[in-house]
Amino acid sequence: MDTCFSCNHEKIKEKLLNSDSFSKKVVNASEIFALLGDVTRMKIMLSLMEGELCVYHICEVAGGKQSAISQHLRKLKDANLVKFRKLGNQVLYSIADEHVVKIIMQAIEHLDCK
Amino acid sequence: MDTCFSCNHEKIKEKLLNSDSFSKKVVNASEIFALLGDVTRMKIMLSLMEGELCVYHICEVAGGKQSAISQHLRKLKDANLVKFRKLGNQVLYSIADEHVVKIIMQAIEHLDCK
DNA sequence: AAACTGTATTAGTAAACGCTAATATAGGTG
DNA sequence: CACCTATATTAGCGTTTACTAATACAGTTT
Repeated sequence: MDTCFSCNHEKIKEKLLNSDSFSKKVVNASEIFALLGDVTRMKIMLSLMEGELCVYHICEVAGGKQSAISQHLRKLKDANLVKFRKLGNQVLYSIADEHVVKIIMQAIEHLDCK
Repeated sequence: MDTCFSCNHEKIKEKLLNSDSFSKKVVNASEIFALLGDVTRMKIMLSLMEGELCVYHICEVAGGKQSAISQHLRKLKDANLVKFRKLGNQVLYSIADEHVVKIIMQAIEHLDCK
């Protein structure tokens, strides 16, 4: 019912639904969260937050077959969370977005407090 | 190969793999990120960040059938991201974890900068 | 050039996920 | 008590997701 006086929904609806940027923000944010919502990708990000790593060692730290890791890296790269440089045979990955580092740090810190 | 001198993997492996709390942190953090990685749940959280809402109005703001919203709310509740109080017929939901608010705010803010 | 190493891509598969529709539960009201 | 409203739960379904195995590609070495 719209005759609910228990919550101030009118104000909230107005603020959120009439906001141009609302949907975009939601979609963008949840895309990043979805990427970080996978344990393996989270391990990859935390590994790279310690420094640049080649694929082989990302596999070791994150645990997983090379193929799977490569697919995760591609998703992270497509979302610009990660960048790479080629060095001869190998590909060195590193963090591309310091924003995401902050988000991850915030999550880790807060989970510590619990 | 383990003979890769291009990345300082030894230090990183030691730090991450020998850390007791590493796996737990990763799992906990990615569980929360996975919850926020769904657009509908993200909308629910952002709605509740504006104030307490009953299910009916959460449906309006987040968009979606009541059944679907209810299922999302249960997941958020199970993860202690959200709490509720019953008021007669209806159930009023609100944010249970201010940590998550900070994480979400950080994401939203940083996406703004781009 | 041939063989090898490191990484990326592809196809296939099983599991997880989010949705819908139907039903159940609980409180409110006549 | 019967009915209505608000929310929760369940079963079924289609889609998405992450994995494995196989293969392709690129650079290196002999």
